[in-house]
Amino acid sequence: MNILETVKEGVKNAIENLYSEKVDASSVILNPTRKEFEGDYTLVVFPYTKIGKKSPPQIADEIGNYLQANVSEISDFNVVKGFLNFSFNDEFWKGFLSQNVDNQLFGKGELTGKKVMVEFASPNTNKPLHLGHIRNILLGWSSSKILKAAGNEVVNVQIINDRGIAICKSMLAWEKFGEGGTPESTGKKGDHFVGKFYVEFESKFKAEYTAWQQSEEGIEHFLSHKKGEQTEDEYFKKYKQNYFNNQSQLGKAAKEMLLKWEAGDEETVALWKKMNGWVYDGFEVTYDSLGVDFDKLYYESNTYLLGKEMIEKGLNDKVFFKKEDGSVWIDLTDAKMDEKIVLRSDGTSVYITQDIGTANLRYQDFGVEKMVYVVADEQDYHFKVLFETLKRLGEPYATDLHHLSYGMVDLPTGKMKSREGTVVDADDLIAEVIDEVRKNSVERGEIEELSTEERNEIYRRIGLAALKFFIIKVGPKKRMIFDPKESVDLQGQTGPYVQNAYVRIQSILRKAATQEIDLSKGDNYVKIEAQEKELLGSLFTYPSLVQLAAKDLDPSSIANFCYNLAKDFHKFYHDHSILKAESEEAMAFRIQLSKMVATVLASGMDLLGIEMPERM
RNA sequence: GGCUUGGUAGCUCAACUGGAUAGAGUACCUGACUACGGAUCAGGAGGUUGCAGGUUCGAACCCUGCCCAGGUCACCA
Repeated sequence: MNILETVKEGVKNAIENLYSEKVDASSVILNPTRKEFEGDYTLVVFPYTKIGKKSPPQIADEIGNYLQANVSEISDFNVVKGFLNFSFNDEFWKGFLSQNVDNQLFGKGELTGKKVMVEFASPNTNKPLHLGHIRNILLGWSSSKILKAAGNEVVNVQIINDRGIAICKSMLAWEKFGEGGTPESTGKKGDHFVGKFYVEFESKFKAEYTAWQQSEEGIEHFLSHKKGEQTEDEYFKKYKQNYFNNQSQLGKAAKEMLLKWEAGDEETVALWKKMNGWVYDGFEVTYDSLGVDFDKLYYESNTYLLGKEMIEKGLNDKVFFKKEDGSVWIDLTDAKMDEKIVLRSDGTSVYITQDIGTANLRYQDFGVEKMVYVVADEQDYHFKVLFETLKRLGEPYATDLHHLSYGMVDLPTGKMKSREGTVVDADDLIAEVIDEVRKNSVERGEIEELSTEERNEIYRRIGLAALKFFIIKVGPKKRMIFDPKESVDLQGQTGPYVQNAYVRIQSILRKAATQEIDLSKGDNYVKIEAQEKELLGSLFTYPSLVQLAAKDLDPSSIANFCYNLAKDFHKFYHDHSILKAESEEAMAFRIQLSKMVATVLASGMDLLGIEMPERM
């Protein structure tokens, strides 16, 4: 049994013995003692004042005495107001360390036998990945790692939006202005190459629209359609979509292309395949540099017709109802949502139809019992509706559906807008942060004797650590402001700071390996010091933190843990000598302690998708 | 307007899910190595946790009302 369980059981027994009242051991709450007080864990006794009918300090004292007498690991306690702080003895902590120091699986949960799917990334194929995708990908990837560490079997998937009007715009622009160029012939990365044509289409469309606005026809249109005091700018901004759909030559051409694609026109489909292929090649490079991969890709071109049969079945089961015009709806008003259409009056699918079908398909493919969708918070309502609908359809996985909703990424200058060219490109950003590390490292001159290849690998790891940590340390739900200048910071609360703690330890361990040191002497170390205890206490909480992070789908808690552990180590390292410790026992103990800190740091950072360098 | 998410030091973020004197980083001052790596450590200054009530031994956290910001309320995806 876990020591904390033992203590809780002890508290339960104490209350039974002292006050003849029954409490549930699982209801007992223990918190790590705050740094400014003496002790390892704290029991807040206020909840028991009613049961004990005595003052809080009296009760704390009585429970403390009982625990000290009956739980052998507890060596000491003190009472501050209603707070009972108790300490475990050194034997317990030394045992904890020696048992786990070489356990590479420390922190990993027992296998649950549960299969979980995580969907993330899910880009459109008309333009390259940007900063928003990076947040999505990092959240998805680390959630997946955390779920796996918590003992689940995990399947990573994404759904690629490879169809629709957007890609047709790129295709059309390439046909018109591409002059037969390819990524190879131009030396451009595939997704950027295709994205360029998307932008070109948009700018040509804008030119066409502006010209129309200034034409006699446009002016007349404005005068006869404007509402009230509406200015030209306001009116034409709103009318843009209408113009695209009904009047634009370019819009007409793009829509014709979409119709041809839907009809399966050979030439169109071939072009579509070719251009999407370029994009996928480009995406692959970006995923690779971020260090992520997927078990299966779903394509909307294959799934967009799914779900209709389930609507039929749901109609029979009265989950859905049909309106007079033939459209099919679900009524969620009793769940405080609205009615929602699931099938158009002409019998075709809408967005949610496809998602219903895809969820079912994934269940058939993998038998997953739990699904996590990593999607921006603008789709919160959509997923509420989707999950409720799947529940009512009686889908077997419907009780364990989660939307990992995250806030948008803003720049210090405001929102990212592709139209205004303020989007931060993923590939550029990665290259930039690595380059910054390179410059910094050259100045430092610490690793110049290594080969170019080795150095580049180190730069890559540090740069990505800086970028990833910077993004992951913020709680997912929070809308975050991304300052490119701060993202390349290598000091303070950063990925490289954590890496540096690890590197320092590796350096010590390398040096220690050249000496003959009897590590077993650490067991005879006499008095564990406060800072050592703090490190042990943090290490001790790691496994439960992994479980909590998995339950809450919150990688930021792991990032903050890693930072705090690294911080405690840096301080310990500064204040205590390890290889020149005052005794052989102290040296052996501290080497073991440092080693375990390094292992846990590497493990925690791995859950964030961050690799550790051995030197830096 | 309904629903929803957020509002904490100048700035970027924490706070173990209701616990002790609300913590870090950054920016600004000041200090610390003839080394187990200074990508480090220590100190100073910086707060009415958006506002007002309430609940209780105790509230940044729960309840009510209001203010500010984002999102969403399509037979778009």
